[in-house]
Amino acid sequence: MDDQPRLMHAHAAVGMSGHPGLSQHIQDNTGATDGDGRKQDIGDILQQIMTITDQSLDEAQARKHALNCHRMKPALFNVLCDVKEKTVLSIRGAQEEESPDAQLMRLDNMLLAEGVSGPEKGGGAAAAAAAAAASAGVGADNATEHSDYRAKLTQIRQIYHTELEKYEQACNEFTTHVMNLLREQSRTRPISPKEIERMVNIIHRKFSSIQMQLKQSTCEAFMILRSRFLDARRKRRNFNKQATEILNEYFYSHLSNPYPSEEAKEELAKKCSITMSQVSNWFGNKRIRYKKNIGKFQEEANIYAARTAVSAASVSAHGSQTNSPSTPNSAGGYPSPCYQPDRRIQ
DNA sequence: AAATATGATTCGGA
DNA sequence: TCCGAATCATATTT
Repeated sequence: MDDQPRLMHAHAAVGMSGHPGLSQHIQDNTGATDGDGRKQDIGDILQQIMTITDQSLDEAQARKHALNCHRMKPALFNVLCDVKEKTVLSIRGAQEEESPDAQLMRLDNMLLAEGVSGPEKGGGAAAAAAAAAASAGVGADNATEHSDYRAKLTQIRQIYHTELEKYEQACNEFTTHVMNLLREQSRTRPISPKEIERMVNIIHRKFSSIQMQLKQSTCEAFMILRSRFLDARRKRRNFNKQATEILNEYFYSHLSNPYPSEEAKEELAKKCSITMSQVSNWFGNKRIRYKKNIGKFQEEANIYAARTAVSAASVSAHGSQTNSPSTPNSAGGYPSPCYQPDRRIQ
């Protein structure tokens, strides 16, 4: 393989002198029909080939030219190709591997699904997530994060595409180069078009395995990005003051049984512009932390107790007095905000 | 920078 | 499936 450039250059001079491509020789094999002098001819040609190395380069070129012009050359070429096909190529013929293809498909599908590859702009999943979050909550609050996420996603996508393009270009360049080389050489060596095709396939396989690595690492990068994005702990935001107030109000006014029902959770979630599971988390955290250190929460408890007392008073002043279901025990709970461990927390 | 607060996750139990 | 408990990872305060 390493002496190919030399061969090619050496041959270029001959090739330039108006020889048609080899394939043409093969196709119109008009000179190979007469059979009697054939063996003799072939013997001659072989003899000439064997002695060609003894001659000077110029002489060799001349010989080569003469050989190429010989009427039996196409036939000989075919024979040599056949022999080569039977001996060498058949050995490494039937080892096709299909599993990388399947894996490549998987990676492709994933990249497509995640909006990394495929149609540009606003990759599906990301866009949907962003839209959902935007409509669900405080837009400006997490808009920066989403744009950050989007920016990183586009960055990954960009790198992926440029790399992919680079690989493709390199692959094409290399393939055409090799093909030209082989075509050139096929004038002097028994290289059939089939073999060239095979070589091209081999090259493509190699490059596609490189491509697969690229796709794999892109997938990995994307997974990391997404896990970062989805792991809420990494980007925890405190609830806004209003939401915290609403939650605390409910908590302290239901201190004897701070377990909001499904409906109550739903309503709280709506009021606070957070999800229901966030409400559940909040109450879970609140209960355990309150229980752990009641003293620390006394002040807070008193504040909210007083507040609900006021609101209850104003309600009763209005006259309705529907034995408010939201103030079981906390109306005056002062020094120890009468949190009764009777229910659950203990 | 250290301490504390806080939202989320994980895990075992009922 | 929900809860308490422990823990994580970040946010905020000191």
